Amino acid sequence: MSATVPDKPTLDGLEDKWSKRWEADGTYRFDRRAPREAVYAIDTPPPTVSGSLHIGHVFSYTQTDAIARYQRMRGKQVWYPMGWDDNGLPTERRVQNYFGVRCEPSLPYDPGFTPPVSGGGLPKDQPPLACSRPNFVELCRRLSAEDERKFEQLWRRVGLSVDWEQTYTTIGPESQRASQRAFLRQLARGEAYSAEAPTLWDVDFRTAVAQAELEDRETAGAYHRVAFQRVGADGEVLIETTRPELLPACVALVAHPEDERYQPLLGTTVRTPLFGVEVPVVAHPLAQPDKGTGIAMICTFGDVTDVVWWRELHLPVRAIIGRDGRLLPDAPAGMPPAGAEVYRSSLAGRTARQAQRAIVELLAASGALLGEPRQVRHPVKYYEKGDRPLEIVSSRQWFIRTLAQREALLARGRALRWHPAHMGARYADWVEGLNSDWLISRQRYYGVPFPVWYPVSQSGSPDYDRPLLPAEDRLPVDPSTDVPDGYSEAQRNQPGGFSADPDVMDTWATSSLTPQIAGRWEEDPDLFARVFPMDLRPQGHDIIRTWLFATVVRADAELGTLPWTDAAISGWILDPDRKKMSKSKGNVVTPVEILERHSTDAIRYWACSGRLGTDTAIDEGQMKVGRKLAIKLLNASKFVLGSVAPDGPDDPVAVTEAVDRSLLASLATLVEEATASFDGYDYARALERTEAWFWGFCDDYLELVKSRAYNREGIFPEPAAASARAALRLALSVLLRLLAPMLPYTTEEIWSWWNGAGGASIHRSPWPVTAELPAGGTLGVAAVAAEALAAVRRAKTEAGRSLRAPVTRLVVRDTPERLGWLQAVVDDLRQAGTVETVEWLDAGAGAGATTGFEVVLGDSEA
RNA sequence: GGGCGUUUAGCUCAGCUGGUAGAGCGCCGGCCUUACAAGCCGGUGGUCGGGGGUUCGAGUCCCUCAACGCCCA
Repeated sequence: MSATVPDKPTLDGLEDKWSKRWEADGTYRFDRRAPREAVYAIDTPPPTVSGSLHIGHVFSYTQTDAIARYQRMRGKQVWYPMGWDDNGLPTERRVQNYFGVRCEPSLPYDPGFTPPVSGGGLPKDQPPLACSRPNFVELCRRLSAEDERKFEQLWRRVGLSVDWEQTYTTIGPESQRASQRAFLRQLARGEAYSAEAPTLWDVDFRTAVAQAELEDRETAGAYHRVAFQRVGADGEVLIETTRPELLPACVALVAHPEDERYQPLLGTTVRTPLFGVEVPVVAHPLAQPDKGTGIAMICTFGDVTDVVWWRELHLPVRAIIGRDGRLLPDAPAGMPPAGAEVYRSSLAGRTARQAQRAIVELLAASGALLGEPRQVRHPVKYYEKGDRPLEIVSSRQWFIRTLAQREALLARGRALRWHPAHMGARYADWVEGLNSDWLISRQRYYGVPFPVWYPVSQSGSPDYDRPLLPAEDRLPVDPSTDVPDGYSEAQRNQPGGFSADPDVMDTWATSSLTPQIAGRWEEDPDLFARVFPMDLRPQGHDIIRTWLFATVVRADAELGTLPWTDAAISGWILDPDRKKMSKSKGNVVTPVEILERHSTDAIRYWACSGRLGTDTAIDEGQMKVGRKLAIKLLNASKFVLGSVAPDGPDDPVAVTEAVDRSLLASLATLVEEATASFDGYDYARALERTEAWFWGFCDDYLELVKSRAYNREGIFPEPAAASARAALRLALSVLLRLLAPMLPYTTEEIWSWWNGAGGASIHRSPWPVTAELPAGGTLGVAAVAAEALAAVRRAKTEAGRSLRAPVTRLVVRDTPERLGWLQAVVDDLRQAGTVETVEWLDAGAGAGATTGFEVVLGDSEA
């Protein structure tokens, strides 16, 4: 078939043209008839749709797409769905601002509810309008759906070869069903449980927070030195604390068992200042002798160490902090009346901060505070999205067991193939450091509800030990509107009736099931068997402890396997000053403008230059290089297909000239290298090698054989000309396919010149193999020819002459072998370098032989 | 405090199992060469973070120190 090449090839408009065409042709549709071994399944990260995608998303998703395209060309049916992660706090926050509302779960659903604003801008003096939970969820869905459309448009522009018929949302009915089913199964097996337990609590969001969502922040505080009176003995015990407001919650003092200073005190009791509560002095190895005075007070609960002490030393509970972060109205049980009065009059109802000021004054006045508080900066635990330090409150929460399977989870981590390998250490560190089971309940609204009700006793209290559970065929259920079997809606929250579990699941409790959700676990067993366990989990290294870990936990529990065989961990995007991009820094670069400025393939080139696990700075210079590469590819292809070799045959047998065979031999080496690199998830190496080969192809080989390929004056025998043309077409075909995963638009455009407008997509064409190329070429021929050509060009450039200036005499001094190679290509060389005569000097075969080129230029044009 | 990673030309980065330092960008100079002037050709440029060791030979292996980044306490 004769190629049709445009006069002026351009990158402009390729995105629109080809993304429409791919959609119309179903180029990336998954063929579910493929058996498992012919499937390559990707567990694509569902981006959080609240907010916007930034260039970092484009970066990492493009890398995954390059792998997907490679596998597709290798003949795999690529299972490449796209999900949207829309539940959770970020969406709730956004909806509150966007519509000017707040969720009030006690309100009934209002079918005609209209939010006060749409798009933000609620006047400052106007409070947000309260709405029911179902109304609130409706608004969340409305906004998420808009975001999903925008995201899909961007992904199509980026050229992700996603099967857009396979999308899911983490809040959709299918996800809810999978989530609830998985939860009920784990509950039945005893792997999920609810418990009243000390829980890290964000007082602003009013929700429990999991270990994985914590972060330490350096925070200003002060050590207060406080004296406790001994009971039954004279003297006092000095402790230091950064949280004196927790004094009424004190349950013991603790010292290290081997700390000789305090051994005499162990087993005795002391009395708390101000409140007069008698507490024991106990020993525990977690007490730090070198911190403060070496003896600390244990409270309910100042930090996670307090929880450990409370549990291991069997101490009582004296809770004083409520879920709103304020001190409870009543003093803890067991406090003497005088102490309780101090509590009620000075502390009850205050925030932790206010209470601290009050108590410091009282302590100072009583003489129990010694010296001035000592200012320090110390790490304090925060919710990663929160603004105030976490409190620890006791509450009923749902957990999934992880501690009991620690060894099994570590083994799963070792079995997973990590790219790069060292990322496996992050996972192992995390699993080894786990100190609590996975807390999955959140006291929020927009999420998957727990499919649980509780019977309500005649006295009106829920019986948490006998939950009412729906049959699996009822899923998904919303217990706040659905009714358990055997009950009627009228019995909701009534004595003798039932009440709904009020919580929703943590985002990760759903996202940890993305392989199951996308693969239609238990909904479509045939499909599931073809795609699960999946091949690849691509994701960032910051969410190894959350998403990756949680996904491993769920697949291990339910399916007894790893959810995928390989994990590709991408690096982060840094701004040009190598700072991590974040919205708060205001250095986020939006992808659309940058895509428009440089073209999609240019951005993809940049993204594919970044190796897995390596942080990469935004580098528009690199994008310009990508753009140049794409344009060069268009032009070189125009030369081959438009000027010298518009017609086949593309037959290796026609390649008879030594230099042509030499070129294709080097191309065969490249094919092997690129294939091996891709198989090792090193798309960046494949790109780098292919690009380098391509520039050499253009600069040297193309220039060298140009005259012979044209053969306008007929000075070459026709078979020699045909050899060049066949070699050019073969090389171009292989090269385009090697670059197709990274530059899908440019390569598809050129492929269409070749194969006609109705031809097959390059993205469904077979990945190149060396068998397509003639065997037995000698690598040295093209290499030595390139050297000779470079010598000629150098001489002309140094003389300031045109590259068309004639060379009257070229003297080649080299080894017999290299002389032989060069003689095989001398006709091409003479044409390309405008060389009149060539002289050959044998430099001998020894290593010390003096070799080189002497170039004599003719006179300047007279 | 523990772990992981990074440190190579002005900048961004390659250098796989040890064998005489590479690319692109930048910079300087030159060239209308019938694929490409948004191009082409050529040149400039590095005691491979410091120190020590193994080896005939170390950017590459080992030890140690330092800086930076991330993760976990």
